[in-house]
Amino acid sequence: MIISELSTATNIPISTIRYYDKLGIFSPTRAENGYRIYPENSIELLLLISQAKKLGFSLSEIKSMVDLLQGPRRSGELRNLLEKKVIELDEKLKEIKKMKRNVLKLLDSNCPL
Amino acid sequence: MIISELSTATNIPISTIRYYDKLGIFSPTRAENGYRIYPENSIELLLLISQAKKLGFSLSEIKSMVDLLQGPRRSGELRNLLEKKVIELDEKLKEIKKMKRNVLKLLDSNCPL
DNA sequence: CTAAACCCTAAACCATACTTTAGGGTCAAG
DNA sequence: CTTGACCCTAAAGTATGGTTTAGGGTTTAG
Repeated sequence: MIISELSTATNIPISTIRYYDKLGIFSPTRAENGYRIYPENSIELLLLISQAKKLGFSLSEIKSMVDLLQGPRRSGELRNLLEKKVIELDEKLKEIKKMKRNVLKLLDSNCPL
Repeated sequence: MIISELSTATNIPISTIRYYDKLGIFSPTRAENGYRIYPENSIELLLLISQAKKLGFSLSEIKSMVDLLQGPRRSGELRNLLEKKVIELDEKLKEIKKMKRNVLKLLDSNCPL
């Protein structure tokens, strides 16, 4: 699979895919002419990366995850990474609900900021 | 209140406070010598901004909220803004839980990416 | 009255996450 | 065998959210 095919399959721009390669997040093998050659499962991996990004993981966090997924199996660490993110988001959610209550209280009172 | 006092009270750097002023997010009055003069409730407002940032609001979203809080009372819009954010975060949370399940399944299978 | 400690602005600089541009090779069709 | 579509790299540019720097007034304490 060459880069344009991966891009079409995932709907992620070629420039972004090259950028991830440059960052070492996910680097394909190369053909003799220097073209990037991706295995089929790159589609899944790239979509996973894209999903993780939407969820607020930074590219360096994502790099850690991908390394854990691709390197020697140390599923414990990956599990921990995900657990931590879930907890973090849960807290964020509670916070925003609290904030919402505060702002509404502020609105309902007659002395706004 | 001058800028250093506000900064100390909120633990937010002077440079950041000036930056928010520049963006028009929250602009104080000025003394004759040009110094920024903040009313007491700026502390609350600045902390609210800081909290909103942590929760993932962009500065332009925050500007909208502050404008709604300070301008003529249109609490409906603010309420909507907050509702939307709560829903958004809720969806994010569900997404990350789904992603977690997917990754764990991937880990437990013997064919990783 | 002077020196330290603040205030101000404009502009440059930093990180993150990309996109765009410039310049150049490769490949497949006609 | 040339032309158009695609590949490559390096570097510059974009947006967001700040921080740092440079150069210059102000204020306050001794």
